[in-house]
Amino acid sequence: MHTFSEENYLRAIYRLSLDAKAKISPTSIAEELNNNPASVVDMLKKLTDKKLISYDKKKGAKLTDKGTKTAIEVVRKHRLWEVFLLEKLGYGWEEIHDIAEQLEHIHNDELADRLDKFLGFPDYDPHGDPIPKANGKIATTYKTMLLEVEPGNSCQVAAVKDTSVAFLHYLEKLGVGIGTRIKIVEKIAFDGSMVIQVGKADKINVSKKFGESILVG
Amino acid sequence: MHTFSEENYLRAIYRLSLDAKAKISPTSIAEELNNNPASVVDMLKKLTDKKLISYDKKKGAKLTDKGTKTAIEVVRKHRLWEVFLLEKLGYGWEEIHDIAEQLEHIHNDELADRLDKFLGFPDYDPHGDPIPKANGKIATTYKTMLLEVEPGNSCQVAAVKDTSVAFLHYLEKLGVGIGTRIKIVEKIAFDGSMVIQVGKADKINVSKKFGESILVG
DNA sequence: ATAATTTATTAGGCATGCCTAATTTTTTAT
DNA sequence: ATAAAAAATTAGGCATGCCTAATAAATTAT
Ligand SMILES: [Mn+2]
Ligand SMILES: [Mn+2]
Ligand SMILES: [Mn+2]
Ligand SMILES: [Mn+2]
Repeated sequence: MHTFSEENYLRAIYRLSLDAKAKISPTSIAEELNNNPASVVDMLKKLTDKKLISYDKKKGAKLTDKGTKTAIEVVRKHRLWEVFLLEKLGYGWEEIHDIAEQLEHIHNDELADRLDKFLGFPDYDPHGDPIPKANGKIATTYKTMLLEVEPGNSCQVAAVKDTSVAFLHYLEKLGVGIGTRIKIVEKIAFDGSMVIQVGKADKINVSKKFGESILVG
Repeated sequence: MHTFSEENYLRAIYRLSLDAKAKISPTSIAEELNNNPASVVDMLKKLTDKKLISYDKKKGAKLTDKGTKTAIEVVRKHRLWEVFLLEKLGYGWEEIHDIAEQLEHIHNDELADRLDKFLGFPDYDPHGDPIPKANGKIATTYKTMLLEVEPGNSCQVAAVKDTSVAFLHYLEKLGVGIGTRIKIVEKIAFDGSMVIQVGKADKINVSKKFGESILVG
């Protein structure tokens, strides 16, 4: 079995690999895990020895098939537990991520599948991210950033790219959740911020960072 | 927050403290945790520094109030998760202990209480052990060992003192679970074994160890 | 009381996973 | 092309938690 730390690295590398193009460097992994590039280099050696990744200074880190399988299993458990925490235990969507970071490391062969069944085979987690299926397949979701929607158009929130408490609390305050309709009123060229309208509420200005953190479908 | 290892030591010391009389020595803790007395001595120092226990070669290890509180919280989570795994996820009663050993270390202030509520405030876990309440109170259960019941009498299984897969599988095979009625037919003085009858099944002989591992009410 | 045995403790070590500080390599700017 | 900056790596260290082997202390048996 893999350690918590190894699983966290695999998940980090997996997440980074979704952003495509960008090479997965020690620095980028360190940023993702809030640790030090020197520590990352240590761990990349271990993961390479265990054939969970390949690493090449030029090409960066890449999950092997074995590594991908493990990473997806961890993500699957993470997202299923998030559904459990929200739907069954009644936690708020800003609280669940931290607890799921712990629960994703519980090891038992049948656990993910039993949990999946118990929850009614949910397709998405509470942040709008697709839950990998038992066979490892993940619904490929082609989503656009809120930032890319043209003024005058409306859209519906499909997922959040940031699961920090600060961001989710802010969304809560604005009345924004998965499925919420948002109308883009205007874009401010100066700083990339945008004026939006959530449902029938007053128009508000949100930052570029905000626009990049919401995916719409 | 405490580490997994610290919590495991506290739980071990707590368990040993229930057997009363016996002094809690490094050797007994090492046995409980399947590790080495030398390792235990190391950890007893750490736990003493953190004021979770007191340790004295003469008197052995003793949980402080703070240590007791933590130990009981861990036990509470352990037993609640066992109920969850059995009742909600459909695991067998021999599978749940190992998974609960992992789940008991998930940290979140509200977790135990939310889980408790979700499960309908169960009083006992699937092995018949009382689940500590939110205030730390534990139903004191005065139970007798099956071994102590006199021939001719019947009794009802209240709890199992051993949660090993081997024992629980054996019980499964004999059709014995919590609540099962057992009639004591005869006691064999030679080796302390006993002849019992489970429900209307054939009479069988079970060992002294068996008789010591079942509590009846 | 003395010897044998068991228990507790110390000493030294190892693996994991992190760190800082130095050094080397690579990239970017001038 | 050279200098400056950034990124990667190495070296050395530290905390945790475990181990074995050696030693000291306490029990038990003779
Ligand atoms: Mn999450
Ligand atoms: Mn999520
Ligand atoms: Mn248990
Ligand atoms: Mn139990």
